[in-house]
Amino acid sequence: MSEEKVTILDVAQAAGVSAQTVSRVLNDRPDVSMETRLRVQKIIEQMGYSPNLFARNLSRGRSNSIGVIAYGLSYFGPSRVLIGIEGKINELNFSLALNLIDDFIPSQIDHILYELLSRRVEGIIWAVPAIEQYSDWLAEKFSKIQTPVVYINKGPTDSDFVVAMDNKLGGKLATAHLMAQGYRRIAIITGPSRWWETQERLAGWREVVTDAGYVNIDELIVEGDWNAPSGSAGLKTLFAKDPDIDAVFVSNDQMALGAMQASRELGKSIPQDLGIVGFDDIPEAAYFYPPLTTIRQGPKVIGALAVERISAIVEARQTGANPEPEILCSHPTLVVRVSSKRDEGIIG
Amino acid sequence: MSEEKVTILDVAQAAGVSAQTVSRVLNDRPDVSMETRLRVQKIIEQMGYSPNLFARNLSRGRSNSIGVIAYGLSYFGPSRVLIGIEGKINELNFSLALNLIDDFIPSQIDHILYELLSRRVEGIIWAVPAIEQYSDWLAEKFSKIQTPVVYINKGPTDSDFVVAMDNKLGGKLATAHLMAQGYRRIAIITGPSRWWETQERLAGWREVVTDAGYVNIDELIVEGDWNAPSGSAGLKTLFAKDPDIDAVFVSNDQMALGAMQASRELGKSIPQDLGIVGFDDIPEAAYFYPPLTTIRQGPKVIGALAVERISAIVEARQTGANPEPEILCSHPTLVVRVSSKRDEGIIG
DNA sequence: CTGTTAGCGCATTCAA
DNA sequence: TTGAATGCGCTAACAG
Repeated sequence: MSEEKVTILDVAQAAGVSAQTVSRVLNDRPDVSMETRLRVQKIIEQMGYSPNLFARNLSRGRSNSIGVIAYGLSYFGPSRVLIGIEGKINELNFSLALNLIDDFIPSQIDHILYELLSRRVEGIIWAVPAIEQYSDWLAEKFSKIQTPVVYINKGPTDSDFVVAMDNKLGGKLATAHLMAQGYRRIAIITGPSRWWETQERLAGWREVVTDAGYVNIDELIVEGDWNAPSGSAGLKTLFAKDPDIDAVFVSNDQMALGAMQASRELGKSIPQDLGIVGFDDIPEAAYFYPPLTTIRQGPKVIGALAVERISAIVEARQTGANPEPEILCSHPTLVVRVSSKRDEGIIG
Repeated sequence: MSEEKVTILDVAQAAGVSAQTVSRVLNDRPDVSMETRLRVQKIIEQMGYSPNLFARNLSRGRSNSIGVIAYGLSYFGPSRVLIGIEGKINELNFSLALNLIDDFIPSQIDHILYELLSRRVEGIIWAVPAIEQYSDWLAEKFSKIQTPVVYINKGPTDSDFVVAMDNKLGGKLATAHLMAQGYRRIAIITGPSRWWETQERLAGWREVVTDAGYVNIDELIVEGDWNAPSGSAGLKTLFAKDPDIDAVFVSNDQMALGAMQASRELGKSIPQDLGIVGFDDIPEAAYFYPPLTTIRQGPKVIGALAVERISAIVEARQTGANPEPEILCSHPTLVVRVSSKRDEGIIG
């Protein structure tokens, strides 16, 4: 516990210099003679010295770290976002204070925020799916602190920094594609209704089908929970409500997988009897049976962008500036595979 | 940048007490009168004070944090391990210093280790797939520091703490199951050969087929890279080498998905013409076509166990004890679905 | 129950 | 190019 407390002073004594000189070597300052520099470095090596970050941060008055509050690693999008965040944080030589939450429990959030503030993080990235119910509560919390906050995949407001994917566009792309393929009654299986992503993808779908003159839209909507079983159940529910459905936009690939299985059970061939488009383009989607048409987003890029944003804000503030809130938006693309190609379908 | 530097002293003055008393309140010490405690707490609230963790850690001589070096979040097992780690770290009120690596680049590892030591982490969890090539290098590194290290999913040695899943048993379960189903020529698609998991699963398979009197074993082995495309390619390679193959143990579910697609292209029905067993039991496996028989592991538990181990070691050392290295092993189970049930197969 | 004194290990002034 | 003093914010060890 206590035998390895080599401090900067120990090194200094061993090297026959002052602590400050060692400090200079440590921080690659120019004002040290090459000779002493080398000698000190050698001693550092020998003694296995490593600077105490707490002391350093305390003294410097900086933490050089960014706090991230994220929602699980189980889902595709969120986990890729995190990969992007981690990578960029590393690249910019920040360090990461990571907090994962499963649910929005205010007391838990409070606790995490307290921790983050204690660590003096220089920015906070909020990568939890927007739960409208709590957004005011959260905004209020954040308004009390001076630490900059960047939201990921949240509805735009004019007082926040947001990095988001254009989920509505994704919904439009998916639905319009199905329509272009000649499908006439296009339903949707959404994610949990409280997610912002869910609302946006639904809005995209709604716009396209409304423009096409659909009526009784509500019976074409069913809610899932992002997981395969709910996709399976969802498709069955849809057909029970409206047997004329001939296509479905499923709001993520896992649920699309479930829907595919259900469609098999219902004796519907994909893409002949039923067109399907998913969302996310998980690596497995190309190997589904049949290969799944889906919407590809760039969640990794979004994570990286969020970190860059924070970094820029921090820098700006150091020069006294106060950056204006802004929205960064990334655009999804359509990846066409078999599950939606009515004419070329290979499965009978 | 500087207007919100509320310190413990500011609070103390505002409350008309000494800094020490505020510190006591902060740390829930019993030796404060209820009256002053409440008063101080109120002031803390009002001033929006939060203790500086760097100062606290510096003073206490403890970091209360655990360093984790992990391999990506993209793969199922590793990401779940991480979930387990994070959860348990939180539960034990430690904080997490996370480092993700994509490759084993010694200089990068060096850098990370340096960081971790600077943060004075109380333990290190090494959750990177064992690359034998570097294991000596790494052992040498770790031998120089006094911080306890726990390895995840690494071959046992008698000088290390290891938490691992019994991958060999998994391989045996999968292969024996196929054999029991009446398949006669069981091949294997492995992961990258340098992974410890790969070697173990392969060893399990090898033991079972050898016991069954297989000859020319090598032509039944093909190496993949954990991803679906390599599973697809792998199956084709196998059949090119030996057309009599009637079953394959695929070392993870993603590759199994690829193999399923290839089998369709080859005109082989699953499970009649070809039995398949995967590994991992990812949530989607039950929705593959056909549903995939697979090996379920408990990666989350493994992560949690590793943290508990670290915590126990730290505690033990505080009392002067020096815990003996040990291996914790978790057992996988077989999950039988359609892809391996020759007699009851539903797909023609 | 409360206050005083003295560091924790480092970096930032200044001098020299 | 180097060293000496000083303080970062907090807690531990004593007093009282």
